[in-house]
Amino acid sequence: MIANFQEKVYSLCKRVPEGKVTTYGEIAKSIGKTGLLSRAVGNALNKNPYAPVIPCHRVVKSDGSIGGFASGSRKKINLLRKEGISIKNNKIIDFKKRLYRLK
DNA sequence: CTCTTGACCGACG
DNA sequence: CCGTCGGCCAAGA
Repeated sequence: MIANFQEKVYSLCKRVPEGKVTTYGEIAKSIGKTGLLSRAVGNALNKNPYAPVIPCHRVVKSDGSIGGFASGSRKKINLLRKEGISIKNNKIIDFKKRLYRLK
C-alpha cells in the first residue's frame, strides 16, 4: 500500500531530469509544506519501495550536501558523478546551477 | 492514541 | 565555518 504522500514524493523525484538535482525542501514545498515536511520526505524515500525505479540519488540537502543514502552516501556521489555532476568535499559544485526547481 | 526516530531546514551565536 | 536549538510532518512500535 502506497500512501498519497509517498506518491507525491516519488512523482516529483521522477520529474528531475538527468544531470540535475533537487532538494528535500523543494519537494516538501511542492507538496505544500517546508522544512518539517522534508524530514518525512527523506523518511519516505528511505523505505523507498521503488528503489531502482526512482532516481532518489538526485535528491540532496538544501545546502548542496549529499545528505544520506540508504546504500551509502559514497554510492550516491558516484551515481551523480556519472550523470555529470561534480562533487567536492561531500558538496555539489555549482549546486545552484544544478538545482532543478520543481514548481 | 502516545512516543520515538528520521536520507531535513532555517535561524542564532 | 561549526555547533546548537526549535520546528511539529510521517511512519512504525
